[in-house]
Amino acid sequence: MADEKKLTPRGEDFAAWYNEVVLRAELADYSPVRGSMVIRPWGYGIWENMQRALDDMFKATGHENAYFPLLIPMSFIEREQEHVEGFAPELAVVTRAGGKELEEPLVIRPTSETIIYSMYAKWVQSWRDLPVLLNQWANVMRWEMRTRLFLRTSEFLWQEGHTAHATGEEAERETLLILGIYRRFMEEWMAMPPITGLKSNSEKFAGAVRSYACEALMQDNKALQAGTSHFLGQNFSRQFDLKFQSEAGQEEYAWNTSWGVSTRLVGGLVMTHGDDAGIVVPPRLAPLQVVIVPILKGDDTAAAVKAKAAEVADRLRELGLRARVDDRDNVSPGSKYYEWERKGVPMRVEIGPRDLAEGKLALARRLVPEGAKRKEFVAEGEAVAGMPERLEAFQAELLQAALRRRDEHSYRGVKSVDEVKEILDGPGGFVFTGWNGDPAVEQTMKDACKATSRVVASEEFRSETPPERCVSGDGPSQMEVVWARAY
RNA sequence: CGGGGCGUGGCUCAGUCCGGUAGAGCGCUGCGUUCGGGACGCAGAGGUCCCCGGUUCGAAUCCGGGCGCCCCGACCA
Repeated sequence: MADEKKLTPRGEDFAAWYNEVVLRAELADYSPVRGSMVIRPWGYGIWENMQRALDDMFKATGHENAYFPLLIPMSFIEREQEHVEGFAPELAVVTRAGGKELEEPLVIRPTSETIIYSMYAKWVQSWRDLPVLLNQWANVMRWEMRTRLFLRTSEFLWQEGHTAHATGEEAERETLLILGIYRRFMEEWMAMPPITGLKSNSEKFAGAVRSYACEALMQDNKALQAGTSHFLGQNFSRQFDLKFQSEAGQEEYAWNTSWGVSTRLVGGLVMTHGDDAGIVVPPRLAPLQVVIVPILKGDDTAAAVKAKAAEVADRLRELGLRARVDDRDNVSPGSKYYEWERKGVPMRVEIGPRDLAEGKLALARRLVPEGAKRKEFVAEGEAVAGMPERLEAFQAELLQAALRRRDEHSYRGVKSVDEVKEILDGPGGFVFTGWNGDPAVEQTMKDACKATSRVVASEEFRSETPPERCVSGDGPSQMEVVWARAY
């Protein structure tokens, strides 16, 4: 960095920008163990707000929280063939404890299907015990070769929902219900509009029958898998003997789903809204929505300014907002502006002697609309009373901007691998094409374009005119698939 | 695992080629003056120069070995 105070601009080096902004906005820091990270209060505060919103949505749809243990017997993981093959390279295993070699190695959970369905097998006897709708907030570990803060770390935080149902249809409905919840959360809370769809066989969860995903487009026009919801069929039920007696008296295997989002979402948030000044946190997720900076002159106005700042903060809190006065006296106001902008606080209020005299407050939004002034001077009463609406308007604008960017970088009616390559080597984005369903086409795309199939688009994301031919030129299209370079 | 780079104060780094009192900027502490977009003055704290061994009167610097981290590639539910 030529200037230590400035971040590397996004356009110059997006990856460098991302790392700097995560560190300098104090979202996270590297830990002594390679590939793991410390989530600092500002980053954790964002995660807590995400958790609260998602948890409310899960509860509203009948789910309950529980907690299953960190350590899983190795033999459990090995029970489901595809599952073990998918996870084997990433497992961290405890072989020694209490000063002795363990008789059976214990896996630090990379995900909890095996332990959870083994327990469900104990708890479920009858169709009357179904459905089981549980979620857990937990940490998981997947040993990664190359890591990036929030986006890919060996240990991360997430929620994993695991349900058991009497019928496949019901389980499939659950899978899609959760996919919808994820999508709604990403739009309404994160202002990060994903496209949704079905994962190809090569991209699906190891052990699932079908995986659905939310894929969001980052500002560098790479895709981020932001949430997944899996229809597991009876794969795990069969391996863990999760059976129930049906209404008709038949013994049947239960049908399962599992679904999760992780702290990766924080990384997605950064790459969706951040700019060269720092991150931008949508108001609904911001740990601090309004920061108040008093401008203190070395005269007799100082006390009055401080009192007004405290009063405004109180009144904003009475409106249910998260507001705070930054009353540090060893940092100049300008320095505070930069700091809170870097951290993405949606709204800043400045109060100085001049404002006090005029009965006004200076409002500075984290991002200002095209052509608008950086600061707005508003009568105090109106500024306070109108703050919730201003924040909601900001939230809505962030979503609109992200939607616009996503749609501007969605390329439809693309007919050849060469064309896909041209787009991805150029502007980048989501490329919609026809596909015959052959995995060989995915390999071709990977070799030629460094792109993977992100999803087979859900109905509402499909093009008005369905593609006729597969992008490979080989046969008619069976489905419309979205390609992108991905995180 | 292959290729490249780097380990010096909290951070970013200079010094290493050519051995001779360990430095700068930022940050930090105290006091004072400041405060409407990254303040200033004065005083101060802070270092096993990644580790082990060797050469030398003397090693951050030279030699040997080891460890760690970062980047690129491969891999990636």
